[in-house]
This record gives sequence, structure tokens and C-alpha cells, in this order.
Amino acid sequence: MAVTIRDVAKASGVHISTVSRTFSAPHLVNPETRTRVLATAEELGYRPNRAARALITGRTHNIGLIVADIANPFFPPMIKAAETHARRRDYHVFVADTDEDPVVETDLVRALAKQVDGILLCSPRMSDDQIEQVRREVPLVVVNRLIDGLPAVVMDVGTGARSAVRHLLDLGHRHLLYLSGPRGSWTNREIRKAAGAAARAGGAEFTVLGPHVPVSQAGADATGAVLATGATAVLAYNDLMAIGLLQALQDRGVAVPEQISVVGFDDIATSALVRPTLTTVANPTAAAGRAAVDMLLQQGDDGATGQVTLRTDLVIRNSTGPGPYAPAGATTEQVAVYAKE
Amino acid sequence: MAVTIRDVAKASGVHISTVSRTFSAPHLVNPETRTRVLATAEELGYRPNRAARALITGRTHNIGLIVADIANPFFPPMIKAAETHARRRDYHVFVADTDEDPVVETDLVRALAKQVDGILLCSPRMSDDQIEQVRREVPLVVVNRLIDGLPAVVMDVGTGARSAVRHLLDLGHRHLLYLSGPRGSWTNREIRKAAGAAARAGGAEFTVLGPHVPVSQAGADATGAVLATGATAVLAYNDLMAIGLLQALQDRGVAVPEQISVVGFDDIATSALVRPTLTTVANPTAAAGRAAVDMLLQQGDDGATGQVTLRTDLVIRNSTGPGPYAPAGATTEQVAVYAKE
DNA sequence: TAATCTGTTGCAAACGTTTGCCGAATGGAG
DNA sequence: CTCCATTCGGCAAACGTTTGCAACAGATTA
Repeated sequence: MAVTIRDVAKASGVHISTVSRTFSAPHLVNPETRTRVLATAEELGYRPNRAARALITGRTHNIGLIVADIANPFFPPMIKAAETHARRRDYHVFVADTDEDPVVETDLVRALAKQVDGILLCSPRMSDDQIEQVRREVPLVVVNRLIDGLPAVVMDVGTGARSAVRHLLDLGHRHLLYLSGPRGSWTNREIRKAAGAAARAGGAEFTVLGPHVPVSQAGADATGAVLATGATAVLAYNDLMAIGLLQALQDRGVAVPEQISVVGFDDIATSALVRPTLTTVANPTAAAGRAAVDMLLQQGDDGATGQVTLRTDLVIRNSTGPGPYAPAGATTEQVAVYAKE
Repeated sequence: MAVTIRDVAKASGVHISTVSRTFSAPHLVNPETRTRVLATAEELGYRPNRAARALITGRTHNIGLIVADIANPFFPPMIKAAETHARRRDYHVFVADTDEDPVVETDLVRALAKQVDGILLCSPRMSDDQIEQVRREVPLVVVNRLIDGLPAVVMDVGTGARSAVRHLLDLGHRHLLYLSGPRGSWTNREIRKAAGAAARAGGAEFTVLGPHVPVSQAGADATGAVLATGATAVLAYNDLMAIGLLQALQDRGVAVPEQISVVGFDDIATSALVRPTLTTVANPTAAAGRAAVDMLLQQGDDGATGQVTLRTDLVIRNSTGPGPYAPAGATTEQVAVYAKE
């Protein structure tokens, strides 16, 4: 029913191997023959069957992209960038969602393994051991997590956290609070460590609240606890939580940033849409997606397993303002630092 | 290198066909033999090669999902639902992004055709003719567009638009404005027609502004034009535009809903996060994703090409309020109508 | 003129499965 | 004891490609 290489061969009077070569090794076939074959192929509407090709070459020209939650606004820009980038290199992308479940994650990697040339594992919830395990079944690039000997793309959240803390210290805040994210998250640990160290180094008190599910509701739910600590500035694991907190505070009549400052992480689209607009540490998710794809596709060539760290940038908006120890005249400056694609 | 059916056969002392049947037709093999084969398969870590299976059966157990823009918050919940639903039926999902380009869309369908058992075309930008064309190369289910003879899943945006208009009329608005979406969009046409008819039937003036790119910036940019019309209530093509308008109005000192009411479409997550929270017509995107997958997978069986229309619901929040002709005591009631998954 | 090379094509095996067909073994009925 | 039905497993072809090898013609070189 579908038109195959054989049909094209018959119609153009050559052997199937010639047709095959016309597509996969054009330089090996006479230009005249080639154009003739190409013409009949076009006419018949021939499209190479990738499954058959994959069977014999061992390369599927597919990659897998596994994320914890497609609907989490952090991921779509990354998925989009990765997919577009992959397609430009003639690769198709399987996208799968684990619903934050490490077991599903493992199964998914295994199920996809035979069908792809490699997998992008984004913000994995598996243990390091499990990852080491599945890595033997299929080439892997991990995003948002650093594991020895594994190719990875991470965002420099430590530096981002330090910038955020410094910003808050500069504004005169002396009691900072970190609204912690999910337990298994590498990013969460990094932020907490870096922010804690920077805060204490700056002579400020540092409180941690959590862990939390990384959704806006969790931020809203934490409002009472946040206020109870007496902190005047909050750094949240991600923008979603920050926004939840932001709105819940205002609903209670607590003014942001006058009474309390809030900083998020990620710079999702929504952060510029809420009022006050959210000060946040921008993560280059699109760049991460592209970098991960490149890394995966190069992996075949050499065995080199690089680890790439992408720069994060503090985007100062309107949710942060002077604190109780503000130097005279301290004020937030509007800085727009995000790079266009 | 990878373990194949042959390795399992050798290791368990049976013919490869027996191993094959153990997996694809278990009832045809002796329970004893079966358990033995399964044991060695497990031990060797055998996983069936789907490409090989696809080659001979003609069924890939993959489906394609093509959307205009993964990063548009309207789509991720749909992608997520479709992927999860498909996986439960043992299908993997290719996701691809056309960047709103009809040409890319066509190429993508063609490129994916041989690799999938069918494609979900979400909010296509192609012409009806082009769709009819590619439909001959691969089974299709279209989401958010109605084409004669083509299986489709659409949201009942007409009814949604009428509810929204009625809500605004009840609140005493007599000049409504529709902030139009992109030109090629079927949904946009439906909303405009239904809203216009309902407004005029209610004795109200109805103005259309557009077309616009369906992003928040477009909503913000339209602010001046909106105010110039003198309309007291705005219905936007989608939430993103509504939110852009909402915030731009407030930034200009125009109070929402006191001076002007705003209604969106879709009910994306952000709509409940902005202040005032956005009154909007909720689209069952997740249900649509699931329905589309079901429809695609059933399509093989019979030739029946159903068309499913999903119910939309007006979610009244805080961006709508009494207009100039409000009956005494008119007020927005808080209604929560969205169905949990 | 013979030998060698180059460019082009055909031949056939291989990739990892599925599946129609056939034969062997088993068990019950007559 | 024979016959038939049933259950099980092996055989081999097929799916649509790629690719190493060989064949051939013509051109170049010695």
C-alpha cells in the first residue's frame, strides 16, 4: 500500500540499491540516474521508512525527552527549544511526563530506550544509582542535576541564589527566608546551600521552610508560616510558589514589597504578568534544551561526557524593596537582563 | 550488542517463534514454556525492538502530536493529558511545534507520517484543503477545528461565548468589544460570530478589534484602542490577551472591573493567579487531549469519523462587574464550575 | 597492448520481529 | 487399538531498508 523503495526502483528501471543510495549516499550514484530516481520518487510520493532504516543502521533518529510535569510552566520553553533544535538536525522527539514519580521515570526510560538514540532526562526524580543503572541501557543527558561521570546541563542556580541574597541584603533585609522545594531536587539543595551561606556571610538570619510541592498553592499555604517567622524577605524555590505567596500576602493585606519582599526562581512567563511583577532569577531553559540536544547528539562520536553550566541572571522587578535596615535612599533599580533567544 | 529474541531463544532452548509468541500471543504457548521464557528474558534484560515489530506489523504504537506553540500555556495541559492517556494504552507520543507556520506544519505531518499510527493536529494553521491532502497519507484527528468528514474534537466555544456575553449583559453592559485572535483560527471565528449574535440579540453594541497575535503583549498593545471605542466590557480571544489587557489597564489607572470588565477564554493556570482574578470561559483541554487520543486509536477499527464537541464553562471571577446599565443590586456571583480531572 | 584505476550499478545478506503453515505429541472416544 | 481433535512448537518467508562485495565499462597509465 505505501510506496517503497522497490516501487521507485521498478518505475525508474534501476535496482533498489541504487534508489537507496540516491537517498543515503547520493555521491555514489550517477547524477543523471539520481535526478531520474528523485523525479520518480517525488512523483510516486515515496518517503523512506524510518523504522526499516533504523532496523539496519541501529540509529533511529529519535530522541526521548522526559520531564516531571509537562504542565509545569518551567518546562514548555525547554521542550519547545529542544524539539525545534532536534528537528533542525533531523531528529524527532518523544515527550513523556512522569508525574513526578521516580518509578514511572525508570519504566519510561526503559520503554523508550530501544526506540531512541538517546534520552534527555530533565529534573529527574530518580536516585543517582538508578540513573547510573539506566544509563547503561541508553545514552543519557541529564538536565538540572549533576552526577559524576554523566553528561549534564545545569543552570548555575548557586550564583543566582547568591545574587538574589545580595540584592536583598543591599536593600537592608536582615532576616531572609527560603521557601524550600521538593525533597529530591538537586536544584533545591543547591539554592538552599548557596543562599544560606550568602545570607549568613552577610550577617543576616536565614530560615528555611519546607519541603513543599513546587506549585503556587504551596506558596499560598505557607503564608501564615512565613509571616510567623518575622522574615522581611522571601526567596522561593520557584516562581510558581513565589507567585502563590505574593498573591496570598496581598489578599491578607500585607503589602509587597513595602512590608515584605519576594524573590522567585525561573522567570516563567507569568512572573511578568502578575502585579507587582516578580523579581526572580532567570533560568535559561531554552538554551538548556538546545545544549542538552547538542550534547546528546555528539555523545555518539566520542565518549567525552561534558558537563555544561548555564548562566542565570537576577531580574529585578517590583516585588522587592527596601527592608528595615535599608541605607538611606536605597531603592530597587529596574534592570532588564534577560537575553533574547 | 543488544539482547534480541534470538538470544532469549537460545538461552531457554526454544525456537525464536516461541519467544515471539510468548510476548505477542501468550495464549498460544504452554504456560510452563512461557514462564521459562519470561524468566530468561527478564534475566537477560530483553526488550522487544519496536522498530522491527513495526516493520512487519505495520503498526508503530506511536502517535504524533502537532501543536502551533508548545510554550503557549493553552497546550501543555492538553499535551500532558494526551501523552499520559496514550501511554496507558501503550503508545508513545512524538510532540512537535510548528511555530504557527502552516508550511512547517505540512512538512511535519509528512515527516512523521511513516513513523506513527496517526497524528493529532491541534489548532492547525493549514488550510482545509491542505489538511484533506495530508489526511490521505496518515490517519488524523483534528483538535479545535471542524472540517467535513474529518474526525475532530472541538470545544463548544460558541456556547461559551454566549454565556460570557449573557453574563456581561446581565451586569448591565451595553457596549461589548471582542479582542480578536489570529486570522486562521477556527475558534476565533466561532467566538466572534456567537458573541456578536448574542450581543446584538441583547440589544448591545458589538465592536471587533483585530486580528491579533494571541499573546499577552497584543492585549496590552490594544489598550488604547480598546479605551477609544468606549466599550465597557471586553471579551478576549484568549486568557493571555485578556491578562495583557487587564494589567495594562490597571497600569494606566483604569480600574477593573469598576470601570471596565474583562473576560478571557481558556482558563489557563495564570488566570487564577493575577489580580483581579480573571473571569473566563474554561476550555476542557485535558479532556480534549484524551478524547482525541481515543478517537485516533479507534479509527483503525471502523471507518467511522466522529466529531466530538466538549462542553465549555463560564468561570466567573473578579474581572467582571456591574456596567452602566446595571439593574439595582446586580453583582457578580462567585461560581466555580470547573470539573476536576 | 596490457594493466590498472575509477565510477557506477547490481547482487544478496542482514537487521529483529511476526505469522501462516505444518508436523509431533498427547489424550479421549469409539 | 485406531482414529481424530487439540495443543504446542518449529520452519521459513516477509516487512523496507542498508551495505560489503563483485562486475562491468571506460579511461588512464605504463
